[in-house]
Amino acid sequence: MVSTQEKIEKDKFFRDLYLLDSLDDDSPESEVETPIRLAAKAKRQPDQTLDAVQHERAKQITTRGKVGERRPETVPSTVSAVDHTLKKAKVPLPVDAPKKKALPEKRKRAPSTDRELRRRDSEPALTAKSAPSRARRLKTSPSIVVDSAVQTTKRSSEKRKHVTDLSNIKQRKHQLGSKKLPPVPIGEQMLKGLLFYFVPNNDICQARRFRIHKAIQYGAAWANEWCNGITHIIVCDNLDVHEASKEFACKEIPRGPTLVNVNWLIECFSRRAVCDTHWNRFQVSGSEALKETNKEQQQHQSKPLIEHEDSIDKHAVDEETPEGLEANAAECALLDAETESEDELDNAIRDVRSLGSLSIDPSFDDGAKSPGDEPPVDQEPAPFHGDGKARKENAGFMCMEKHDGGKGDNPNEQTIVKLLKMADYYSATGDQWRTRAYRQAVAALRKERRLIRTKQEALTVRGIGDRLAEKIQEIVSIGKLQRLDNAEADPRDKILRLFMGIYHVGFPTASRWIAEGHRTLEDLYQKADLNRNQRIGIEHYEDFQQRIPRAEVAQHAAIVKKALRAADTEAQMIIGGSYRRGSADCGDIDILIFKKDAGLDQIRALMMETVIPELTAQGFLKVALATTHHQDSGSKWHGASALPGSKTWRRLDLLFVPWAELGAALIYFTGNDYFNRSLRLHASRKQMRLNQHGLYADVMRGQGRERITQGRLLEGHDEKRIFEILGVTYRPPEHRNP
DNA sequence: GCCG
DNA sequence: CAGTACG
DNA sequence: CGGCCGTTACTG
Repeated sequence: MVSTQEKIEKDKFFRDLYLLDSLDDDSPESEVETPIRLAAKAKRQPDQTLDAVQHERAKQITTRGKVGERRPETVPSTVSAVDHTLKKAKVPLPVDAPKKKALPEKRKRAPSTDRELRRRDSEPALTAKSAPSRARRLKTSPSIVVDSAVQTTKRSSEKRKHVTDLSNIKQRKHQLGSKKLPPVPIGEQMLKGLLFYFVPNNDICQARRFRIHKAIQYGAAWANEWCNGITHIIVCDNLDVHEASKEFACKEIPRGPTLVNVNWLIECFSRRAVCDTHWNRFQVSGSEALKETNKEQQQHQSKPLIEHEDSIDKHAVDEETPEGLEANAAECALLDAETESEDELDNAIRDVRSLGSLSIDPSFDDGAKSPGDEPPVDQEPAPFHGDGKARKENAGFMCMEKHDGGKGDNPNEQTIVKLLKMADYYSATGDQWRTRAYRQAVAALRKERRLIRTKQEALTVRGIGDRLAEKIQEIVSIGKLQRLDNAEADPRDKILRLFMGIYHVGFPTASRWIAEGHRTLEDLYQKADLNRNQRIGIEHYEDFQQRIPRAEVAQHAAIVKKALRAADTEAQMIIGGSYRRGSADCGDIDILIFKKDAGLDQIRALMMETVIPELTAQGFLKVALATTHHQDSGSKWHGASALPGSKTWRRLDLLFVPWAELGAALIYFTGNDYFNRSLRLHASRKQMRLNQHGLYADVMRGQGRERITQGRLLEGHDEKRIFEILGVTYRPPEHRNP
């Protein structure tokens, strides 16, 4: 009840916000915009523009018609004045609002300390025509239109249905290829010549279908039935040897072909190369039992980032791994090596040439898959799953568990996708806590191997409470979530997301702008008062919104590396962020800069006085967005870079790291964010604190959480030691993807 | 949103 | 200081 | 009901 009321209140708040502010904003500017120009734009602007801009989160707007039918009521006269004004500005009011005249005070209160300006759920508050028509008008500047390939996606549930055999797959491949998948260049058909047999050998499961499809894209062939010439038997569903053998007529797994689990295929995709099949993590459980020894160690060290086999060996030599990190030295070496040396640079360049234009994994975004987020985990070889007791101990600390983002056949995939969309929606709503809850619920679901059907089943999962349980049941039973449909059809969110997509624009600013009557990026650019960063953010909206192919990240890094080495032959760097976690594409480029035994001052001086000026002069660095201005403080440089000859700016973050803090900095800069938060929360529960500088103990906190004592530094340099002290099993970067 |  | 950003 | 990462770092 309370919550309902609360929602109503919020709702009211929002309506009032729009209405009142629109009134307030009844300034001349509202009418400045020439209708003619706008009209013209509206015409040539497909109404997908907005979607395009938010490609990542917004998915397609499913049912507008439905929403459209509501609230045909006429707007109160008080509003019509506003409406009129806005119409002149070609900016329809995003409100229905029978009760416009509402509390201005509430406006200040509702956002509260926490800017938790969440809006009520439903409230389709739009008139039938306003939604679509507005969407059309809400066009942004032409430059913002995202290539259609990105947004076409989704809507694959139907297509999938037809993918039942090779020919159909080919057909679909063709369809998709023509529509959204840039054909994989011949040179990139890394799986060419391979013939796969899956266990089970069908594409009933969504995830498996997806992989089969993808494997074919990369040149592999799928054997519908057992035949000669099969090169690999790929076991899915985390079946063990025994279970897998049942799938064969002879009840025995044929000897010839290489036997691997599906993780191998997944990694081939993400590495864009045929991975060595001998690693333990690729073995089908049961077969690996034989060589049980050293399993743990191998698990970690056997996860080198096999980007391109040929580059690994060559560059491991040029390693400059800090001695303090022997534990994962190999890994660091490889990571570092990836950007090392001229050879590597060449490789990077070559890779970019061949891969650069290939939008990475468009299929990942395909329908049931979630945007940007990795598909559900399915099969952890981990045996400790069913009991739910082990989890109890570390309740809520996902940092305790392995999350490799395994692209598994998770029965809850459909649910996960919907919930993720909801999370995105709430994120664009400014409600960080709800967003967090949804994401954590998804993380929990990803670890479930059984399909969660009912509310009761859902409730047994930690991280899922009453409300989410109901939603899950709704999703499973009727295949959709009404709330989500409503949300996605809400134009206010579209604008909100659009604005929040600008660099250095958060929810408060975006809301304010909307309240001020701005509806397009052009509005903002011309009329809103923007700071420097925001202006740049708008100018390069599309650039910054785009994902960066892994290979290009390496190339940017290679350029930085070169300049860095030129300035100081002993300086080192590691690419962090999602790159270090093994992603096929990244949102930005994160690089840690450090040097053996060097302090922050030394690193900063080196970078700020030599490297960055050099790279800027070179034309590689385009602009600094957030970086220290004082010569004697600061630890980072945020800005943008572009490859020679490329017009696309990429967000580049450099972190200056003192030698003593390398481990903590690595953890921080590797992420992902939820992993870090989980780790930090875990630390605080153990009377410690973790930040990018180190792990501290004996933290005394006064009233509130005010910290009295700095605490004593426990560890800062050794990444693995930090895990150890925290009592968390070390997890390589690839497994930090909650 | 969930959890204690 | 609030806002934004970083993982 | 309050906490949910960081006394994180940078901007204006």
